[in-house]
Amino acid sequence: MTTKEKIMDVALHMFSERGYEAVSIRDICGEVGIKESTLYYHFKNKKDILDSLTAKFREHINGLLCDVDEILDEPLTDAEDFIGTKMMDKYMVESYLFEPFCNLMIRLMMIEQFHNEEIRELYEKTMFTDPYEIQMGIFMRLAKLGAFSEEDAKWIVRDYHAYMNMLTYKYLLNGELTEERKQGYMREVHEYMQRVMSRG
Amino acid sequence: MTTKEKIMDVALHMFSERGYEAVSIRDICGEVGIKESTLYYHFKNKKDILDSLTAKFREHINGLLCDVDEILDEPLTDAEDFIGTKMMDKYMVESYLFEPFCNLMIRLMMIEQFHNEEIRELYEKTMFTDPYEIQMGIFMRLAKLGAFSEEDAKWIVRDYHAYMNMLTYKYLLNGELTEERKQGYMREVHEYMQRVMSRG
Amino acid sequence: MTTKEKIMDVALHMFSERGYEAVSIRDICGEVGIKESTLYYHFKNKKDILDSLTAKFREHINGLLCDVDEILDEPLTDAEDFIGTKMMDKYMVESYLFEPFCNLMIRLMMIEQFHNEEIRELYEKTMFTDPYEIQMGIFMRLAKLGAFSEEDAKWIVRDYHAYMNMLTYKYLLNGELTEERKQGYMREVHEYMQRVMSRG
Amino acid sequence: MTTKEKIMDVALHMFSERGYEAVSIRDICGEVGIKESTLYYHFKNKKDILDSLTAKFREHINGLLCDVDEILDEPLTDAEDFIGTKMMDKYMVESYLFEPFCNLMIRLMMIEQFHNEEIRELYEKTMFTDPYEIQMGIFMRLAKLGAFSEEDAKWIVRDYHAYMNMLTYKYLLNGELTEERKQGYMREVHEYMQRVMSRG
DNA sequence: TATGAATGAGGTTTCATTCAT
DNA sequence: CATGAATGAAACCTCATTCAT
Repeated sequence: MTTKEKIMDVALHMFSERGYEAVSIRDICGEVGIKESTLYYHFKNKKDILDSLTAKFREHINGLLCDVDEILDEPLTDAEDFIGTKMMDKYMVESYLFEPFCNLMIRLMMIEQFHNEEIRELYEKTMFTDPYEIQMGIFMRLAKLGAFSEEDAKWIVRDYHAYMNMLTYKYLLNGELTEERKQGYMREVHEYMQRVMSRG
Repeated sequence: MTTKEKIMDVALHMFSERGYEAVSIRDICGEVGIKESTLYYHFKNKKDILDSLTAKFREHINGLLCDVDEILDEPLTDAEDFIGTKMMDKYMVESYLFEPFCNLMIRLMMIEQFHNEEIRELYEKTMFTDPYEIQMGIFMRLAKLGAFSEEDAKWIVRDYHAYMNMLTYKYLLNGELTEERKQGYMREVHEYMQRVMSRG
Repeated sequence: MTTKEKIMDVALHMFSERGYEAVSIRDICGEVGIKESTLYYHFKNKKDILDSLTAKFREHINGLLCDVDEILDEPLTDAEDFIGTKMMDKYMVESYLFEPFCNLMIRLMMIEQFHNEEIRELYEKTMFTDPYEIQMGIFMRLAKLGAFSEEDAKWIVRDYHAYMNMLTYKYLLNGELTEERKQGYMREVHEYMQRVMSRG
Repeated sequence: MTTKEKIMDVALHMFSERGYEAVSIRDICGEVGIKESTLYYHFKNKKDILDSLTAKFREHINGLLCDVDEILDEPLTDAEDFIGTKMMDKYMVESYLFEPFCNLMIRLMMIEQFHNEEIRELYEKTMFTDPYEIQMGIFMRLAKLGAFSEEDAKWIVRDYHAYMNMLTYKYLLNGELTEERKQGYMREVHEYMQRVMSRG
């Protein structure tokens, strides 16, 4: 890991725990093992660290969204439910909520949304708007296969979305992200899905 | 309004917008129209302002909880749904989520939960634990009247709880709390209730 | 005790322990049980408390000096040593070093001599110049009775003076002034006197 | 002189005149010619300046004590009095009481002993305990050569010690340390030594 | 007598940042 | 790449004091 990467890594860990303001350049440099002046060789200023992190996050997210869009454009099959599960597990969970960098970024955004308009927007996009759209895409495909009416799908998505947020907050954005908590999250997610599917 | 009250009022508004750390004693005093040293006549230190606010909030909350407990202990009637609606509207909404002081305190706690353990606890209690218990109490009464099974009630409460949080966050904890947004919130709440009731 | 006296009493105790600067008006008033503004009814300002204490001390000292001067003017008798001992015990010890008010004032002066020119002078006068003169008076009387030459007397006084200071500092100006420490002081003083008298 | 040394130098001069509390960071920086924030690059906080001074003083003292111990372990000679005089002049006087850094440190300790327990201990050690032991070592050597009984030596040391303290305080710890005052001190010290020796 | 409320001056400290080396 | 040294701005807080009531 280069010094620049080390700085970003340390900063992300600290920002996501204490918030941007509460972390000082001193804190970061102390942990990285460099002098404060050295940091300014790698970054223009404190804000630049945050910007670099969000830029990296945006790239990561964009990659995921491309993949997801491709899949959602595939023709319908009978194994549609498989696609939905795969999507959720692979993209929403494995590569996003569970993925270390993204998980910390979400925590960081959750804290900083109140201090920073740009971050608030990114947070709303990546935690509400985008997931909502994707989930809507999936449930619409299921509706087209006759699992439920398209009208019902809208409500199902809203309920689903609200419930997922609750679980995410409960299991994934507090304390350390252990295997145990990940499994707890997965269990509750699947439990919910079964309820939804059996209800339709 | 006494000077002390004015300080608390201004501080609450600022804290709930920018967060505790980001607001300086200077900021508060500038807005109140006093010198910084004067503030220290009324409060021991900056933390003391926050503590006074949370103390006042706790008192307010305790008053509400007492009222609610009394109502939940009343004998069952056929107009039970009325009680549930009354509770929600009067205590959860009118005297809590819509009530200016509480609304700002919730925003403040939402921000500060990440920087302050005591506030995190208060936030979890007043936004999750307490409401969950109250809602459970109401739905259990409805279950006893035959609206649905007690087993179903548990899931209904969880769904309900998750959905309410989403609505609360969407309408009541962002930007200014206008009449328009309040009405939007109420509309969606009642819409949801109808869905739930018709589903059972 | 009037409020004014209480203030002086509390201030003296605090000043003599922590020094004038280190004691705040708040500290004093907190201990006395009045508000800061009340203190300014009794004293012009902080300095005025100190001045009142030194004024009171000066009066006390002047009373003692008058008594001592009278005795030193009495005609010589054969029981001269008795006079010396009486003087020392009664005036220097009982009414001065051991006397609670004076003892605290000495401690106060010992600390404040470095911050306050007026106090430095008072300290030098009451702890060095005056005692030296009195002791010289006594030893001269003894010399006149033939105990030792007047030339020797001068050295004896200087040695005596230096030794007494050491004992005073060791026993009377540190920690609490207990009966035990007073007795320790007296023992060493008399031990020294015997040595001096037997040497001559 | 580096900036850090300059700070320590200025701080020592000010502390030894006015006392630690009465000197502000602003005062020091003003005299050194730097901004307050610069001082915090070199020292953790105000206390850290004091600690650095005492640390430096301790080192200096330890060096002296080692030298003195070595000399006191040398075999007795007939020119013993020479050793005693040399010791006193070289170590106690030249390298300690007259030495500019130590002289100021002693003044500083004399003032701060009343506000700071650690300094009180250091003061007692370096102005009472240590000198007393050294003087005892010297006089015991003289006693072994037959100058006086070992029993007498004890009293002689005590008298000597008390007298030296008086002279030190009178000549060396007040006002500026001029050549004149140093000579006055030396004169009185030697005068006293002659008296002691002639008496034995 | 006593108090509540206010204030100006000043204290220590932290912070992000700059710049020559 | 990295550092040592410096800095301006701003933070929180304490203190002695004043004055109307």
